[in-house]
Amino acid sequence: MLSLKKYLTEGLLQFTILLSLIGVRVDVDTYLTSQLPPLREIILGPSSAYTQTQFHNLRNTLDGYGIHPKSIDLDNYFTARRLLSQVRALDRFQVPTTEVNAWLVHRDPEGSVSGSQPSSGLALESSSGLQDVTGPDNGVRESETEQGFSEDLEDLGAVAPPVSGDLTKEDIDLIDILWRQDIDLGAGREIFDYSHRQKEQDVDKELADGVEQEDTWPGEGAEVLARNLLVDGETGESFPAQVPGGEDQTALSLEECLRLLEATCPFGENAEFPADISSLTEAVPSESEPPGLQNNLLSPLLTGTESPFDLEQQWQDLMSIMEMQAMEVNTSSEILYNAPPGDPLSTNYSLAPNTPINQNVSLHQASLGGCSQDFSLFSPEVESLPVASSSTLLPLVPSNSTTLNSTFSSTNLAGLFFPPQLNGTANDTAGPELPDPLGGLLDEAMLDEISLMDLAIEEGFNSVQASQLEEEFDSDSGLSLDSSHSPSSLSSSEGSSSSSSSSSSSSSSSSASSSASSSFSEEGAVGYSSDSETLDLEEAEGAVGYQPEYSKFCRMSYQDPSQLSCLPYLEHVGHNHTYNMAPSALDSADLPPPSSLKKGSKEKQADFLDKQMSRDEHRARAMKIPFTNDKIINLPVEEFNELLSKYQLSEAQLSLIRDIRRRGKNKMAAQNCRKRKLDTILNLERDVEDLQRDKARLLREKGVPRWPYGSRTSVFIFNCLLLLPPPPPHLSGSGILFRLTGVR
DNA sequence: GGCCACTGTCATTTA
DNA sequence: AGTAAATGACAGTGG
Repeated sequence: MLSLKKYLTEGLLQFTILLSLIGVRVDVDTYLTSQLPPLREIILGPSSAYTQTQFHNLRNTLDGYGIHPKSIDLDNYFTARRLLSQVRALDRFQVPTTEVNAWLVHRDPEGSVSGSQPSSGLALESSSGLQDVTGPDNGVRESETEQGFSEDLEDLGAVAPPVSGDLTKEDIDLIDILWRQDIDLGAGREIFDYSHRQKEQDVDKELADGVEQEDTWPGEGAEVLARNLLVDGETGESFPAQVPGGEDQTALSLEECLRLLEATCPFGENAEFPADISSLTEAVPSESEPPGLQNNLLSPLLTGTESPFDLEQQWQDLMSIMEMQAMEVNTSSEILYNAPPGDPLSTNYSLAPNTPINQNVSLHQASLGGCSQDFSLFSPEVESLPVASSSTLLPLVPSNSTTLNSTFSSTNLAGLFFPPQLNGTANDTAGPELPDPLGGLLDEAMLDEISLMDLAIEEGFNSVQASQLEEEFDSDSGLSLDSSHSPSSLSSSEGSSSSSSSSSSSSSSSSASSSASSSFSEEGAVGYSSDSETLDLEEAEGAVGYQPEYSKFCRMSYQDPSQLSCLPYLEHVGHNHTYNMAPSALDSADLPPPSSLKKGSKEKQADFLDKQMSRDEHRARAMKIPFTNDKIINLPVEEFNELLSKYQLSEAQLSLIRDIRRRGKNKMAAQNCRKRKLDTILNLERDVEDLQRDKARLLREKGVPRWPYGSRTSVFIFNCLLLLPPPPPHLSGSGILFRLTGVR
């Protein structure tokens, strides 16, 4: 069980340190609203904020779920308070060396980490401990903090080894342990995976229900979590009642989140983020905001008019947006790489398709690479710059952080927020093989569902290319049934003289080997190649060789193989639609009988082909019909009658021939009918998708206001969103799109 | 043996 | 009226 003390100690302490280092003044009280998730909840754990904004986070990284009020360790708590007092001393820059080294690696080249925000500073203090944050009386110290911090940082070149000050060895050890936990554990997914942690613990039976609920989706609404919030008697702090997470993991999670915040909050001189976070919320357009009730940080991501309680509906809408085919998703994901550079959002948050989840995002690395340099990308200058030109602003590994390089592994939070093209050139050809920086935030299913193509299409994606891709994928389906695409639809192929050799190589070779089909192919036959005639089936007196299925599916596979040739990934696709003809039969039809073939094998082959014949063919052969079923079926009426007149046929033969003709035509008609049905279904499906796309576009245009703030603020809020729990399973997959939609 | 997809066939309607 | 096409329904077949 987590102890509240440790929770507060490790979580709030680090966050406080973080903010103090950043120079951001945080007036937490302003966020303690009843409706909106307060900042402290973001810091401390779940509340209504979590449920209202249902984003994927770092697997409940910031879960206060691990805290149980009955498990408070008072000793640790007092230790926490003592440490907090040390936090207050941070503005005097007395921070343990290890901490500062880890957090302050990169600085904004323009030296705008915090010095340009004179009003920004950390006000996270409380006489009682942690929860009370007073605002006005901290201004002096804030300025001191930020100035000294900024200057020192600049002098130190992004590494600011502070003086350990008067911290006791125990404190230093504690802090060091915290860091080592992060580092040693590698911030692996299991650390942040709530379910994983849950397995490692003996959860109270009484809490089991709540735990399970949270496991699926931590709270469906504000009320759900509100019920789970308890108030600490001493501090008055609200905290979750459930304690599913281990204390170490919670500490790490908080630490990760705090570092994430830190990494995204350089707040340079041009940073749009208000110095006082409360001012941010005030600046956020909120039409329905009642007096005294402030929006939370996340509210700007929502529509200005919608309350956070409409999030469920928003998720539903988003899900409707995302019900796209995987094909489209792939296309869209690819498109995003080509997003116009003018859109920092789509540029920065574009996703590589098919990227596996990377939950193992080490925020140490974020601190290293993503602190200020990386996030200078989001400075206003960079926003206006093309993506390619921003590459120089993204040195992922600071040159003077070798000591940290040894600690931090390959993945970098900078990469988390910056697609590959941002780290180098604006690679328009960035394909799925590129590492997905944001993939770590996404489920694969999410990637499948995200209809980012909507954005891309609206922003200049070539619709022709899209349609082309669609067609290509369609062709791969083996049944490209859209008759409009078919150059040789059955109706037209009726008059086609060479339809029997239309598509597949096997069919062409087969028809070439067919001497019978050539005779009436000029007469409008649809290509019933009588393979049997080339296979020494003289005993079948002409009424054999009817291979309707073969020719039929050859015609149905109207796709031009050359179309596939332009798609390397489809080259291997062999379109053999002669599936109702045994491959061996095709082979036997294509290849001349081997000389070594004996009489027995020949008879075998004849028997096999005999089995391949249709019933009408058998009947025709039995009735000794002097011409093939192909002719019977496909000849025009006049020619058919003329043909009948040439022979002296019995009444039974004539009846059979007419039946064969009728059935044969009906069979083709049935095939056409089914094909049309399928076409209709596919077209309807496509229409539905189009409508969904339109709906998504309209929703974006209507419901999501343009983000009025700068990219740095967006990044900050974006990262705050990362701290939120994932959406419920039935809404899984919409988180990142929502971010993309909201944070522009 | 049941299920399912595919196919052929029949009956009927429509052009 | 004859023909072809379309289509629903049913049955056979094979996986």
